[in-house]
Amino acid sequence: MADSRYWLMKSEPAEASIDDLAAAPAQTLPWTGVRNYQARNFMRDQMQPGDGVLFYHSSCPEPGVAGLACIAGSVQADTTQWDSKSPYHDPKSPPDAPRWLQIDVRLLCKTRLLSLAEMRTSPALAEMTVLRKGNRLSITPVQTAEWQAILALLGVDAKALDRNAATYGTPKSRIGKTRSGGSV
DNA sequence: GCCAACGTTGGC
DNA sequence: GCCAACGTTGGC
Repeated sequence: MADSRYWLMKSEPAEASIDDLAAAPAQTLPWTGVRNYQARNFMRDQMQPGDGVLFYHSSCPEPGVAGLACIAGSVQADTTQWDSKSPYHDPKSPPDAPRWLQIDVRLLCKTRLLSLAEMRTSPALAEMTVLRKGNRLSITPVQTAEWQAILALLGVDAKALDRNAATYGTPKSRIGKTRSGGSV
């Protein structure tokens, strides 16, 4: 199966909300604090600059998709793992072989909140990984059709968004290459 | 606050 | 390598 070009990334808004992303320099934040190997491996092995991101608010009164973003850089060592003051401090992570990774995420647009409850009512989203019972992964792949269905629910123009994503963070080597699922 | 689901740890 | 105990996630 081809790697996903779309992702859902969970963030607790009390820690990093869509508004925090909008207020950040270049509307970009390093995605730190991932401490799950499966989620880390998605970053390490599959994520590429320009990939679409559903910015999801979790562990809050209104969980759901709060905005759209894109991967805006390449993966690197998560700086919080060696920070003894960080809640994500991992003293067992060897400095010469970092256990945990981070990647830059840039805002594309804030949207209305597409609530988890509304997502569950959409037949097009019935198979979404994040909706599966017991799912706890903070990063999950999103199918192209699911991405498109969510943009439709949010009333976001996919073509305009794609141009925006291509403007930022897409290395020259990828420009002109066919992305999985083609142009949306 | 409850609890289901799942990942990690550590004894053996 | 098994697996019970424990910790965490995250919706409700």
